[in-house]
Amino acid sequence: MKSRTIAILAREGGVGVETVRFYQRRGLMPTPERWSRDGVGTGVRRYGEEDVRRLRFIRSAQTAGFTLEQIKELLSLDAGEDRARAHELASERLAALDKAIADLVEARAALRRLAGACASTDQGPCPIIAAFQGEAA
Amino acid sequence: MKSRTIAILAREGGVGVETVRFYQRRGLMPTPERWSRDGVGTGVRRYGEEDVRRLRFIRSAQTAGFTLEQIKELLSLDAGEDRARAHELASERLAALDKAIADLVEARAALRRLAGACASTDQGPCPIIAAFQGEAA
DNA sequence: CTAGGTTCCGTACGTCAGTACGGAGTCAAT
DNA sequence: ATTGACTCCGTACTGACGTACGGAACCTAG
Repeated sequence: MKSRTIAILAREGGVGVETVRFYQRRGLMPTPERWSRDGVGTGVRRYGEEDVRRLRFIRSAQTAGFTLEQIKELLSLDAGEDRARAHELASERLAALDKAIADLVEARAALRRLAGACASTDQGPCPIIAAFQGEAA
Repeated sequence: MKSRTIAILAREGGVGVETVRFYQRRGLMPTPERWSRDGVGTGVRRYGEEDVRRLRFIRSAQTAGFTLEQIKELLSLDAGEDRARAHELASERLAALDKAIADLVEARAALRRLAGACASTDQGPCPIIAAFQGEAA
């Protein structure tokens, strides 16, 4: 079951070892007991599928713009009964996400203007600032 | 022409006074000479339309995901002859932007699953982590 | 059984983008 | 002329998210 060392967990989760530790300190990832099958020494902490899923969830939730603090709350809510709170967090973020996407789409348009205006073939000055005017929030 | 004090410039640019100063230190905004019409005292720095445009450009470029360092370069390129470099910066960012938008759209889908699964009306546990599995990069 | 790579842990440092502070100077209105 | 707001400037602090360091313990292969 729990066969992975922290390095393997980290690799499967797409982060560095230090990042996993950082998440543990922040209470986002559990710190399993040390364990050695032959009972000799203190052993090393081992991680399972569950931990990989948790780690991946953290990365995804980050992409969705949640802060580590919010992700911590989401994790504490997972499998809990407080559907209202979960729903609230999700909708809040959803609204922010829609705004963020809209902003990025607008930025992309400005950037296309810029790339077009400054096509490397032409000569003369390239009005970079101007390419962005007319979309400034 | 240059009639604005730093507070007015900041307000028109949608940032705080300290932020303008911060941009000046970073070389993103010019630091005009102090100036007093009656020649008495050292006067105060004044800003014009140009500065407002510049400030707004910085905000827009930030939305497009450029770092302040890159924005500084863009500003130095503006009205310059190096179209190739300008085009390069723009296309690079454009690619990153497309990826970022795609990621956010995916995150939105996951978030909608979450919001749907955890509609506040139902009872029972709300599988938050599960709502995100299947889209983790 | 020893050499090397890992793990563990605490603490320190790094980056990005500001934000706050404090004291002196300056400006505009009363 | 004084008050009160604003400006200037340097330096320090913040917050979010890690990344690095260093020494001791541990585990595995040869």
